[in-house]
Amino acid sequence: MLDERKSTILRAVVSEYIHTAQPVGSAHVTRAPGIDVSSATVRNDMAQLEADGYLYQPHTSAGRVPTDKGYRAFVDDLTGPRIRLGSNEAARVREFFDTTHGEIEHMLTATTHLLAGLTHQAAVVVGPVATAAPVRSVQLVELAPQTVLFVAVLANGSIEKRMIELDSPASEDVLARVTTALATHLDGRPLTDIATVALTGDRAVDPVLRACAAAEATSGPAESEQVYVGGTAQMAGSFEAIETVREVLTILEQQLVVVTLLRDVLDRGLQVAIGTETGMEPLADCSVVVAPYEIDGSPAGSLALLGSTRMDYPQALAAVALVSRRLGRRLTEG
Amino acid sequence: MLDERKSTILRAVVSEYIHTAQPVGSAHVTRAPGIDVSSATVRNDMAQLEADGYLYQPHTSAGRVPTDKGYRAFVDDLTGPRIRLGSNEAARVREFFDTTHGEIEHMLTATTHLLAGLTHQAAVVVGPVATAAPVRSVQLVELAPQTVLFVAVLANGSIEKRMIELDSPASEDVLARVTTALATHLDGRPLTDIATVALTGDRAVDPVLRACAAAEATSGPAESEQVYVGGTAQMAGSFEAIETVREVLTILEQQLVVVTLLRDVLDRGLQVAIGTETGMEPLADCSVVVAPYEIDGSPAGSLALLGSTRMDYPQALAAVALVSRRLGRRLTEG
DNA sequence: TGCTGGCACTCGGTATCATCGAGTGCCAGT
DNA sequence: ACTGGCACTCGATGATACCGAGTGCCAGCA
Repeated sequence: MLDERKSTILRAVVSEYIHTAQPVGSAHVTRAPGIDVSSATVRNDMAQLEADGYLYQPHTSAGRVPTDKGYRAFVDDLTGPRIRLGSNEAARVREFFDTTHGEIEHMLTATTHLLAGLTHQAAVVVGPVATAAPVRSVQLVELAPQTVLFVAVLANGSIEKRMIELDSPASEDVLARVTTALATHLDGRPLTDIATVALTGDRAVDPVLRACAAAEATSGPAESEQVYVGGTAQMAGSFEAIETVREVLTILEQQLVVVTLLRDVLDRGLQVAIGTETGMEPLADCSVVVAPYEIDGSPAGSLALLGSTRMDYPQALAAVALVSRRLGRRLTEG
Repeated sequence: MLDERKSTILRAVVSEYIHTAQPVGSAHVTRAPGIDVSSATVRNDMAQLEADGYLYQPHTSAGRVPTDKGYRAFVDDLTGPRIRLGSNEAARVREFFDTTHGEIEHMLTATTHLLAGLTHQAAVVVGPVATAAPVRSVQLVELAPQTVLFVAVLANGSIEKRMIELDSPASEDVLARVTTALATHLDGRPLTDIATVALTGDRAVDPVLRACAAAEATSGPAESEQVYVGGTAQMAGSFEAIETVREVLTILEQQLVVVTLLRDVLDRGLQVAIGTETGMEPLADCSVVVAPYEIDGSPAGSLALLGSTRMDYPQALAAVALVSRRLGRRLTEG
């Protein structure tokens, strides 16, 4: 469908447009490396590319701008020689992971800032699913007569808690026994195993056990998959219309929507969703670049960039790939 | 300094400008209630107000716009008859606190959205200081040979954790003894009391105890005073220049800066900081409306609005006051 | 056949200019 | 002390012209 030269031209148009934000004319394209034909020839090809839906012309007397389809072809073309991050950026990433310690939440927040700083886009990190990490410690704490807090410390240092409302007050003794039952059952195993906890046959203990399991079961993804967002300011800088910024901010404030979006993109087997490919109308001018990360070899979470469709895809892909790998490694070490 | 009529005129200009975002001319002012003089008279007074620094004229042939000083006078004038929130809004607040349950973090996040929705400004909630709530339960969990997580469950259902790096490995037995020591010392008392924990004289236990106390002492305000931000989208909608939006977002992403800003405003005894009064150059076009909230009668945290200087101060003040009162009450109940 | 140079054409952006009108300051009069 | 009246200012709006980047097309060349 796209012969060699047309795809070179498309590539040139996209790169140029990404850097200048101006419609690209045929004369500019001839200056690009790898193009040894006249502007007239380029014009003919560009007309063809427009007819095929890769480019479009804002006005008759203007240059061309890539369509979503054009960006898509550009991105798909990138797969060959895996692009590397500039050495400055790579060093920044390395230094980040060498120097950042402390609690996981801080680290993930800091990671969004790292990504945003590298790419000048908004960055999202979805925290590791609670279910992935083995439980290290379990505890029930009574906050009020019929309110109990179920606290589980996971091996990765994160904490899961569930507020539990009981039908009737539970004595301290009962809570202690429930705690023991849960601890022995869950220790070293994922939190989701709580569903299979064995009942004791004790009339006071069992309802509490069931309530704990129920609380875990009903806890939405929002509970476990904490979403960290950073770099909204950089994002704002890359749009012209304030209206667009508003819409994107609206999305980014809805954690559930963000998680769903990322999962959806990954489920479709994509690393990048461009414009309408995101499936969200307000994101028509946005692209998402996403990468999952793994802990101990199994999928744990994901991180993503959200920015203008006119973003530097090679750099964004490289940044996301590198950071996801390093983050996974880092979280595996613990 | 401001006679009766001048201050009425100032009030009219500010209200009008808040709602129209257009410079206000003398003719418009005459239409305001309480003004029974001709436009010429108003003009004279407005010239005087401008000379005194309350108003300013973008161009010779334009109406007047309030200066920071003008807004300040307007706001200070508001104190008399405490403004009430519209009954719709009040109902919304009531419904919110009646229906929102669950974990404190969710509640505080939701509160930012409530405030933002009411006022169309960005909202900030600074979580209750950890030190305020009594400790309910304490635990040390070993994550790695020399890494221990110190977990404290507070009476309000929040959890404080500190990552502790030990100089040498600690046995399970030692950790258990440290836990017991901490638990007996801290139970029912604020976390800060950890500073006064008694040493046991045990050579294995004491270093760990000291490490815990040190971790608590060195934990910055960032650790305890969690900052929740919401409504950035609404904020973006109330500015013209994307540059301003960017600057505000930059501020809002720096939790420490936000906390400092709010504390600073409160320390100066203000409810509102207008434009340059914020003391932050990028916020020259912004105002902050802040209110502390109390739990059990003692100051626990604060909430604030951050938006254009051209905001609806009466409404903002009323919203912040009402929500802070309800939030405090709600958190007191637990 | 495929590429190129040339050319007429399009049309958004910018500059110039005139006009309009909201708003002002000032002053003489009540 | 206030008001009506008036000359004046100047940003906003709209018309007009012009420029130039960029296009499509075509005839000619390898």
